[in-house]
Amino acid sequence: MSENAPGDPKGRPGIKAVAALAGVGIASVSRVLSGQPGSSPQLTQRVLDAARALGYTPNALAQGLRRRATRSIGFVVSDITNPLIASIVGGAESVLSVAGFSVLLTNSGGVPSIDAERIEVLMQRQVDGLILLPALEDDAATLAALRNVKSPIVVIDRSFPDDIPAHYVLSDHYQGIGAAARHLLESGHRRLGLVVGRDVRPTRERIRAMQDAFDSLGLKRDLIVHRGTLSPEHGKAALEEMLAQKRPPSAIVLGGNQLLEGALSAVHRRGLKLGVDLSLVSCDDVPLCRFHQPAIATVMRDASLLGARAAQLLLAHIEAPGEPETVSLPTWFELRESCGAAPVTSANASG
Amino acid sequence: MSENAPGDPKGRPGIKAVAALAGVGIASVSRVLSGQPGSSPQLTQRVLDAARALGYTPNALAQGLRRRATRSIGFVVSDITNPLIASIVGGAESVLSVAGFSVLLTNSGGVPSIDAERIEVLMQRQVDGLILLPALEDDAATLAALRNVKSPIVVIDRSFPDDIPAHYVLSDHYQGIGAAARHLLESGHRRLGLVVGRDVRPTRERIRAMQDAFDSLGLKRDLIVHRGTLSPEHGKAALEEMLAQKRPPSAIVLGGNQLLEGALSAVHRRGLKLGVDLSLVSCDDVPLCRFHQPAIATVMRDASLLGARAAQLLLAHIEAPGEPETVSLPTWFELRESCGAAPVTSANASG
DNA sequence: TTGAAAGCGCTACCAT
DNA sequence: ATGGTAGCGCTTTCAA
Repeated sequence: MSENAPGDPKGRPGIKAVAALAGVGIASVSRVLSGQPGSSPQLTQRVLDAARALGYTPNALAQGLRRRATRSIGFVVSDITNPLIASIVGGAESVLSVAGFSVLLTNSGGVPSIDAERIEVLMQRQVDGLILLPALEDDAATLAALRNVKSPIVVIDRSFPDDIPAHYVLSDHYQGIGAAARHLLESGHRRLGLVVGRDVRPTRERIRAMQDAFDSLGLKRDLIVHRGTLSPEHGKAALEEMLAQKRPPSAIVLGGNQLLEGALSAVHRRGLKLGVDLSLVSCDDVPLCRFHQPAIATVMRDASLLGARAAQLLLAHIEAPGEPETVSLPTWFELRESCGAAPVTSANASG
Repeated sequence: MSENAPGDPKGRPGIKAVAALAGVGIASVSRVLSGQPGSSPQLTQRVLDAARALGYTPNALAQGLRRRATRSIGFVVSDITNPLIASIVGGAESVLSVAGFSVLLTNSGGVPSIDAERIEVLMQRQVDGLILLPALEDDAATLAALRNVKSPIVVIDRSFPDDIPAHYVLSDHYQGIGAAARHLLESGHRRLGLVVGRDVRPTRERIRAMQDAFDSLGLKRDLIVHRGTLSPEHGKAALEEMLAQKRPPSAIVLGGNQLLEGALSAVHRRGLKLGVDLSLVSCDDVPLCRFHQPAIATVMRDASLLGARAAQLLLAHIEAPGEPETVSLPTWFELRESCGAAPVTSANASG
């Protein structure tokens, strides 16, 4: 007489319905469908048939509650609209979904307080791990939220204080920017500009790489660093300001793909010819870099891989928690026509 | 003696712990924290204090199981890497998160079988609704999966058979493409090219708009349609092929932002001057459109709004299920230098 | 106003 | 090999 078993909210059959139809115990249904051994072929078949007949699908909420694991992860990004970040998310998602994990995506829009709040929400939802790509590294609320997280955390391209037990997947910006800077110096440029965003790891690495490039070639450090946000507006303002100086840099490196649009506005407005009047290097290859004329030299990296490795690292530590790990991924300089020899001006006069 | 109450997997306190600390019943804790009326100020205070002291956070899994609602939605996209789609997701996410909903994002990579599978997964996870932006409109497995969905579904820029009870948020491609086509015809072009992707609603609307443009100006329809995928490769192939014809079109419209890169390759390879030798219109404004020289005329739309409206529509129908609804959002033509008068050739000879 | 208890759908333990 | 049952953390009657 137990032929009723509504199941889910929306009227989907539950495990009881399957058990009833198959004429077996509910525990057996669970065992069979979870692929656990120790069921006779007959029983297995009956369960499978009943499940198929009913279109039964386990309720992941109940499973998660019971198993204390949801096979879901939280992904916190500052701006999904940034093509670089979208690619990172894409790379991670494909690894995770293949592993049977779902991704809870949240976009903080670069507002730190939102980061913190979203981390709380994700923990309430019992995600098994977290991947973070936040705007800042030192937001107190975010760090506090992170300290309460008991699950593995993987941070991409950012660096948190040591007391945050996170794993890292970092781009080796030093390498690519260093190569770019050395190329510029070897082309005769003596005064370089660098436009960067907030004070996060990539910014620090880029500055260091630029400075070291001067050192490594035995040149006097002559670097103008313009800090701001990684927005087109900042790109434009930074270039306007640098180029308006009495002794403007003859080559400029942009530390973020969103800066390029603004930078190009400024360049066009002034009627400068890239590769001739000014050499320009951008970061992170976007279509605009390749199809601009002249093409924009770029410090490249594989964004999708960044996400994929982050996902792998996270999965590994969800499986078997372990010591903090750091993965470093390469960046490299791709020379294009936007870089040319330094114009012979006072700033680049042989000294 | 019931001072133990482990709570969560990762040792987070549960509702029992709060009840114990506050010296009240577990039901009261639930009532207070859910903001339900009918608790004395004292009790309320004690519960709040205890919850704060313990850093208590409700387990969303248990809540969802009990309430039969998760305040989460599933978002299925074909390619998160496409900046247009990323913006749509961003627009939706911000509306949803403000409403307290989380987003389960899955990326099918354009493989229909994956769409179907992911929809199943999302339903297992008991999402309260679905937003879809699939590659195809007629994949049998996807449609079958959708028919089993009991929650509201919002489809963006696609059109499913009537038996799928979905709501729609559609871009009015007809309008923008029509304006572009009329502009081209009025500039003297008589033979137009159109590059489109698979047979989905935007593709059909674009073709129809182009054809109608000829009609509305009393001109003979002279349109070459090139179908393929919305990839850069297809963009290049399509242009190569069209331009190699004995009587090539003097103006070409690209029905997707990813086509542009390939199209530009072809144009550059042939040494054509856009706006002079060939007029070109693209769809969906990306930085490349604006910063290419000459700038590429574009049929624009507000991607973020598309996502936001989809989210609003979904939330409305989660709150109060209702009749199928369709929202239409505008597109418009932005003229830029890539469009010029038709060259005087046999193809455009006055007739 | 408050709390005990049932039960959401499932897994895992423990009998049988 | 199989199934009954406890219980995951919570909400929601229902009684007190």
